[in-house]
Amino acid sequence: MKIRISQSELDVMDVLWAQSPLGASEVAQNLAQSKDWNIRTIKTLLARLVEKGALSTQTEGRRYLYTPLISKDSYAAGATRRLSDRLFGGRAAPLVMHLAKDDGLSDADIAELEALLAKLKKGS
Amino acid sequence: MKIRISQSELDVMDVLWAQSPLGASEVAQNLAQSKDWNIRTIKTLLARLVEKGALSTQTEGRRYLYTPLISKDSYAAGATRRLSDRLFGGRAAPLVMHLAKDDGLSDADIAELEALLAKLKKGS
DNA sequence: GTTGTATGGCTACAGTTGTAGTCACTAAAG
DNA sequence: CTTTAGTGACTACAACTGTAGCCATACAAC
Repeated sequence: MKIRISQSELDVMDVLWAQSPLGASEVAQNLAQSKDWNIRTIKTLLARLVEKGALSTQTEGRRYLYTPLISKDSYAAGATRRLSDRLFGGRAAPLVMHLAKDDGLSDADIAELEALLAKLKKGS
Repeated sequence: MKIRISQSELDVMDVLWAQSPLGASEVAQNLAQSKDWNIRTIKTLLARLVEKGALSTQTEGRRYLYTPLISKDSYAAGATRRLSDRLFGGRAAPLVMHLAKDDGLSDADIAELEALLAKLKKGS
């Protein structure tokens, strides 16, 4: 039941996570800003995502409107957990440590995380 | 200059990150516990990793000994950063939030993270 | 009514990945 | 010396990815 979404497919999902349902050409318009993809390419990606069960379609006249079947949130949760398990044995601290390096964490980020931790402690 | 390491290749890297240099059959022995792979498969993966520049080889008699050219740490840092950028716009907090869900963070993790944050604040 | 033009369906083709098989060579075991 | 077992080199082959092209159809514009 695990859906594997490739890099390019993820770019397409992003558009639909931001707004949906959309037709193929609207997705293409949204992607035109960031990607230099032929409309054919986008249609192929959409078709593959439908095939994989990541998108649902509804007919609108002679075309399809696409809607995500999985939320960005749940996808992100899965991806994060996989990374954490795979590389850090499921420990969060080393992962955050890596983010912290290279100036990855701003003061605002740190404050946000502290607030988050405080809430987690209270909750448990 | 970016090296792309696939899932299976990463399993091989893991063995060599734990101990190196090793010959192909030693790597295979280490993997036998977790994976049911033919020695051929492992040799193919090793060869691909060498080709990609992720491993270096030294000759020992009639065989190769393999050593990682990139550290687990630096690979993990890159992977973490890519995930964070790709899915969370580079923000650490939502990422940690996902880890926190599903009981992903133990009290010990939380304490560890708090200590880490304290250090980060002092450092800056 | 004929001609664009946009749409989904099917096809393509090279590169990557997962998972080996075959070959020739050589050190080791008899 | 001959057989065996392990090694790297090369080859295989299907699924998945990136990136499209071709085709028939059907509405839209003349």
